[in-house]
Amino acid sequence: MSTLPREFYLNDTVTVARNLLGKKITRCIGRQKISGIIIETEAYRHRDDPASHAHSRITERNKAMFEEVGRAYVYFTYGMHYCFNVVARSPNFDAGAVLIRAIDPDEGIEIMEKNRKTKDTKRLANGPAKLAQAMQITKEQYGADLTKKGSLFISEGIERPKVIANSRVGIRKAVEKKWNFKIEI
DNA sequence: CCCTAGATTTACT
DNA sequence: GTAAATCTAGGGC
Repeated sequence: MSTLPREFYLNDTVTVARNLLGKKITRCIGRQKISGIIIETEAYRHRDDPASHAHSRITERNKAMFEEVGRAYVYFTYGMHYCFNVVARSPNFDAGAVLIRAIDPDEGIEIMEKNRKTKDTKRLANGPAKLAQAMQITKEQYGADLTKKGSLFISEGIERPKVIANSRVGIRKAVEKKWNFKIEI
């Protein structure tokens, strides 16, 4: 299974968020392999999006959102959680990223159970911080190239069922934008 | 099922 | 100083 090409991410962030549903994320740690199908995403853009980390200006934390598309933007929040994003934007935007909010676990479920200290498969990776913990994604993956088969990459997955659009979760600004996307497997 | 409180660090005002 | 793209445990229904 080949990875998604760089051009896949060089599109409107909202479009890429929809297109990422059903794709497969793989994380390789030594000989261990963890993977899952993306089932929930959210788009965060630039000046037109008050809820985005990139809304005001470039900083040490958000700089990945301004750099090469198809790379990882990982941030730390609430004093204890990492969240994983994919840098994506149309050519006429300066910044943008897609937050991966949930996956349907595929390979390496036992490893994820260990990482998450639970055997409840439904709750293994059904939230952005849970997913990062299950897949062992931390600041070390900041800027990782997801178009190459390294320790973290994204490839074709399943046929995408009907997409459900909603307001984004956990934000107070720009609540009217329906940039949260989900599929039901 | 629903709700609320508390954890705990960073980054920006 | 304080809000933050969150989660879990504990209580109630």
